[in-house]
Amino acid sequence: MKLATWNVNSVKVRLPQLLDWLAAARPDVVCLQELKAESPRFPRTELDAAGYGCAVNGQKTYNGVALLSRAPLAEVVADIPGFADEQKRVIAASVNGVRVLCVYCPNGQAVDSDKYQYKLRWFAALKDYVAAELARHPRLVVAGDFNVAPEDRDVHDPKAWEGQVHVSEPERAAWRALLALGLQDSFRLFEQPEKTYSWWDYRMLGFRRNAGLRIDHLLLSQDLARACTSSSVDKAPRKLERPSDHAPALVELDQSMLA
DNA sequence: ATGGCTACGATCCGTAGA
Repeated sequence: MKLATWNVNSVKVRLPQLLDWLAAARPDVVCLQELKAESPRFPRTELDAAGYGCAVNGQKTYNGVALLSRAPLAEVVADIPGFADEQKRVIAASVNGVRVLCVYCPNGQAVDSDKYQYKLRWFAALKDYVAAELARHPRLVVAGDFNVAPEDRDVHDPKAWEGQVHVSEPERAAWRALLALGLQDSFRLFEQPEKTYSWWDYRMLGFRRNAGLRIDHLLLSQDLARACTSSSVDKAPRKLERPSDHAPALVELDQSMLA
């Protein structure tokens, strides 16, 4: 079972690249973020033709998340239950006995901003939600754009980023609190190339200089971590004309080890 | 030099992303 997460930065603009990438990578489940489209505008027909069913939590202009799956999506839940929020950042569903939470965590803008306070409140609500989901579903994936670079090795220039949004200590503490519930950062289960990132600034030749951050993650419950055989970032879509600023991240799970 | 792109929805600039 191959699971992926990709912040596409407009599903409308990126649809041709998304379809090409699905055909090339052939993931079983995909978490999408930053659709920037309302649910009725989501390209269900094209994705259905590509062999994917969809669960969509869309929003005009900003945010918006979706789950794609080759197998049926069951028990679809949008948003964080009990957390009042206008912003469409979460959708969850079950696929073949695996619970998948697709998340688009807030950016936070700047550490002295209201949006940063919202980011920390949002992470606290996510933690409670994940704790409840983990109690119900021992096979749990939490995947998406977390907007947190967990460690300095996930940052191209830690000195330049020190104390900034995405790497500040309260954000990293929120990240660690999530993991402390019993989740593993799948990427760190394996030897990885140094300076692997998942996002590069459109400006300043960010991608060409590999001036990036690793902020897109797939977190696995213990049961799933035991069955995980690989975790990687696919930089190929970031090299295309008119790319998303994020690259897809992926994991592979060995079905036989999930028995 | 705190900018530099990109997407969006509104106009011909502002907001947001990270």
